[in-house]
Amino acid sequence: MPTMQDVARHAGVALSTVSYAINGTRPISEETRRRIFAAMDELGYRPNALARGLASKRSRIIALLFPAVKRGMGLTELEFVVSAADAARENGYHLVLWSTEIRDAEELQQLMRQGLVDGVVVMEIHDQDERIDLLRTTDFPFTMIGRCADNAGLNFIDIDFGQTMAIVIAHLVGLGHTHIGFLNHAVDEFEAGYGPAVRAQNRFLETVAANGLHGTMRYCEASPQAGYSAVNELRAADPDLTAVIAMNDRAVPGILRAIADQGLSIPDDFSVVAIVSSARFAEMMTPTITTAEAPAYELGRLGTEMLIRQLEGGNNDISGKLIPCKLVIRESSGESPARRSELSTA
Amino acid sequence: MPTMQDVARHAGVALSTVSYAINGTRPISEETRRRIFAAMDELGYRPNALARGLASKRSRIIALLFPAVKRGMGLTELEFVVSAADAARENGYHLVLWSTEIRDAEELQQLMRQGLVDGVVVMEIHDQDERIDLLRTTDFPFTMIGRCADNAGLNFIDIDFGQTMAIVIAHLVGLGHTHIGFLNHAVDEFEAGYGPAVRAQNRFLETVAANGLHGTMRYCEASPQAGYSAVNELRAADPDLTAVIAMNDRAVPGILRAIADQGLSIPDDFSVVAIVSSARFAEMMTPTITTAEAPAYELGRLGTEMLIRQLEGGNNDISGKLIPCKLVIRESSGESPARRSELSTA
DNA sequence: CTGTTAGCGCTTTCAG
DNA sequence: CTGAAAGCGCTAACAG
Repeated sequence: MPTMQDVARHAGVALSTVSYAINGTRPISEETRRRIFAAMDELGYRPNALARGLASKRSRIIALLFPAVKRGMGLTELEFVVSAADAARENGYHLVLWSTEIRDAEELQQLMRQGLVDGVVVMEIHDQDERIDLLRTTDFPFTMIGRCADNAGLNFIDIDFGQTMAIVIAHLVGLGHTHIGFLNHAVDEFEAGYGPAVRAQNRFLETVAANGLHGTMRYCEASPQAGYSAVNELRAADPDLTAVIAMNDRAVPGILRAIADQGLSIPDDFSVVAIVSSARFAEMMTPTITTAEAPAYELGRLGTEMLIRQLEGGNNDISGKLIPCKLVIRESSGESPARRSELSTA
Repeated sequence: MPTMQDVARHAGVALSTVSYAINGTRPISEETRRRIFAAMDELGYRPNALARGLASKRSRIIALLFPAVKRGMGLTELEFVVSAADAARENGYHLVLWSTEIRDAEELQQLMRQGLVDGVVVMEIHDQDERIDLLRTTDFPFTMIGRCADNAGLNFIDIDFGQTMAIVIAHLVGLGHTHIGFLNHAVDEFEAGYGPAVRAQNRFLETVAANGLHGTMRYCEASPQAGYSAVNELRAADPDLTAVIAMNDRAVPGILRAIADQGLSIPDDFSVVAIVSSARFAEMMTPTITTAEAPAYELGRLGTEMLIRQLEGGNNDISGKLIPCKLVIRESSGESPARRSELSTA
């Protein structure tokens, strides 16, 4: 492996001149510049990342805190990772994957002290999150995909769960549904202050009340079996239910099955909408599912770019950005039975 | 951030002694050792990864080459990543995600020259793979999840596609099926020498011939639509077809739909088995799918551990390990119609 | 516009 | 068993 010294000799200049040429840290005459770059690719030279990082105190490496959640990783999470990695690389950064127990601030402490990474992108934030508290007090650069209860002075990007819920309810109301169910994440997620569970629920209850609708809610584990029984409970609690909103993809197959087992058909008798979902998932189901799709790609990318911008110093304005999911209407949502019979009688 | 020098002063020893104590590179008296470690955690000291890497020429960072394949990432790929990251961390390594165009040896070249990573784990290998050729000639440490045409002297771990295919066919034959279809990956994947496509196909054709079965094969893009039309083509080509083996999860929903649209029911009239699939996926379908499940967790973990072992020098024996998928029988496979009518006449 | 040089924090000979 | 000191390859003052 050639070193900067080799390049310098080859180009007949001082080592530091090569450094300046590479980093553009100070003006270099066109002529020298040319010679240096010629020497560089003649030797196949690439600056040594470790040495550069050590000397400059900036490794150009960031970490994605990738928690091993019980809920399980899905396609959406995969997209976070991929888009974060892409964004990092496009900006000349490396992305290390740091998988941890979600509440483990200790692990994070280690990572920070190693001096390996310039900053971290944190996923799966809880309302009260030790990791964030730690980062905050340590003054270590970070951005969040998600947010806590108090985000003052923090950079984050998140799904606008409220807006998403509002859009979905509006869609259903537009179809004539007035008795709507909501299957939230599991109860322990909710109690642990997991943001999506908390915020979607609040907005569901608010919106339902504001519109004089009949809303029923249940918590639901991330499995088809749980979805199956939860939707049955929902229907038992409100026999007039004609639509359900599901927060977790993994419960959806169970929901569909339960509905079918009752001899009902989708969407004629019953509508199903999945929120914070993905097209890939939606199109796997029969019928295909109307979904509010998570802007996973944007979240991963923006979270990463936000961090990098912060590291590069320039832009230091704190910002919290919320992006709603995009509603994509497919086969699983349709007019309510009441509306349909009105029309046919008319 | 305290440095090693700080620790040394604090413990009243020389800097180098601290280094030796940490790395266990040479014997240290119990007493000094104790003082050093006391000083370390009093100061909250963690060795600087960059400095250590620069001095020792071993960064303890490895990269996972994570290609942006057209076929799209799925749950199986996600599991590779997660299990690789876990394995790396458990062994004191960092894992950087390096997403590249699959055939781009140039990108890889850059990565290697940067001196950031000690080795790489390569995924999505093709029979002829530039990246592998490059790594090979450069003598850069690597392991493969997958394999090429010629793996002499290479460390790899892969799915045993042949064995997997054999197991699945045996399952179907055991159920009385004699006309079996196979939906492979897309034709361009096959032509590009994508291992799974090549090996599964070979074994399918062999096994079918060896057992006097009627086998029909089609290539199929990774989408429900493609699955829908491909299975119809398959049935057109062999009207007696009673079972199909699918290589790509994403086509499966289309297959189910096509079968249903023909008024056939699964598994009574037709059996479907997905290979190199996952439980998560299988349980999302209705009916749940009989699958040969990819040992994704093991592959990611073993690929990583193999690399680390190689880096640590000790174990230098080359090994190629093949793991078959595990057959999990669910609702989508059952006795062939012929067998069923035999039984009922009997 | 270019050169010299002192570190960055650690590993690892080389000497005791 | 312990120290001293020479780098690892680069950045960034400090001097022209």
